[in-house]
Amino acid sequence: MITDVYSVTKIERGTSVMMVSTKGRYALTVMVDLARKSENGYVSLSDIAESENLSMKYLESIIAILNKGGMLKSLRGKNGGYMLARDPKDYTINEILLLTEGTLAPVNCIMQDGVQCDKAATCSTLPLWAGLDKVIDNYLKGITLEDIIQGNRKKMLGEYCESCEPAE
Amino acid sequence: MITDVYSVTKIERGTSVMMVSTKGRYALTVMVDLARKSENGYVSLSDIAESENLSMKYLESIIAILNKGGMLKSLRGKNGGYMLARDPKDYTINEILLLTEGTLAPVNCIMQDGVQCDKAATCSTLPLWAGLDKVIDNYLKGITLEDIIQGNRKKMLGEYCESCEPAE
DNA sequence: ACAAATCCTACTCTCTTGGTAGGAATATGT
DNA sequence: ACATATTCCTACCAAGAGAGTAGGATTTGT
Repeated sequence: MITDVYSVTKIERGTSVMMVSTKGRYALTVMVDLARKSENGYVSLSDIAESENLSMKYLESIIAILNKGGMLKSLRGKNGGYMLARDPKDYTINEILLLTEGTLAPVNCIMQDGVQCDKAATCSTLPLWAGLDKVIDNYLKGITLEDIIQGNRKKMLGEYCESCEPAE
Repeated sequence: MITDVYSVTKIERGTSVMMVSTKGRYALTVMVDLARKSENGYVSLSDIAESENLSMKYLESIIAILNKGGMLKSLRGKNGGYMLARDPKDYTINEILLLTEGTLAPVNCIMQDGVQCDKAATCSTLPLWAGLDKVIDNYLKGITLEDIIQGNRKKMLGEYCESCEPAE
């Protein structure tokens, strides 16, 4: 009488695969906003929150990540704020999301630094996940902040862009 | 003195973007297992759980989804079990994951049935998410269950497949 | 009848997400 | 010097989903 023989001991935790949460999405929004405004000097948190209509306090925690990750320059005190550390074209979307999300792998059997699973050698679905991961990675590495502020739909939507003239 | 003026009322819930959780991953594993064994007739849950070393009870809930979604045929009682309803080549990975995960969109501002966000018209990051969604969708629709059981690395890994002979 | 299966409903537990609160440190204009 | 505007930092909290369990009812083959 086998009932719970197959019970699994190690419980996989929820961090299975969050791909892009509000954190990453807001982070990107912030970066875009800063890319547009950085020329005029430092931009304050309240300014960004107002433009994007997001909670200041929550945004603060997200900007902190970006800032610590070296994506921004900051200045305290009156007239202080944040600005991009580099040129918009030198940020890939991949690195922005990677910083805020931790990982973008579609499943937790794929880590940034390769594969981490003891069944990897015999796992027949692994190539699928690896392939998916590559496809995502590749796409996000190919788009920069500049592409977004320029509204480069062709690059972002590719063949799916209906407003773009057809490629030859 | 503005402090919480920018507070956001509607709180976005965690369902932001789960991409592929254990549910979807196990579901795929089950489908692969069945694809391999279905020729011999119905395969029992305990058989699958044993082969794949997963909890029977949890697997049960996942198979229920697959079954209700019309992906499987089932037979109760002794010698009963499950088998694929169709030929392995007639299942795309996309539909399997869609059934179990609900959505595969990388962000919750993209829904299956198009876009659902009031800021969509002015949102500069939307094309990015839409493009990412398309890329993922496209990839997963291009792979079938058969590809997995055949170990078609070339199709799954594409240019990233190191063991494949280089494409001309 | 009995055993081996699927089916069904409900429950639990833990972690992450999505925030909030309050204050300390710092820079600027007057 | 001082008030003010800003970043920085450390906690804290509520809700919900993910991951899995429990227990039984029903069905079928022998």
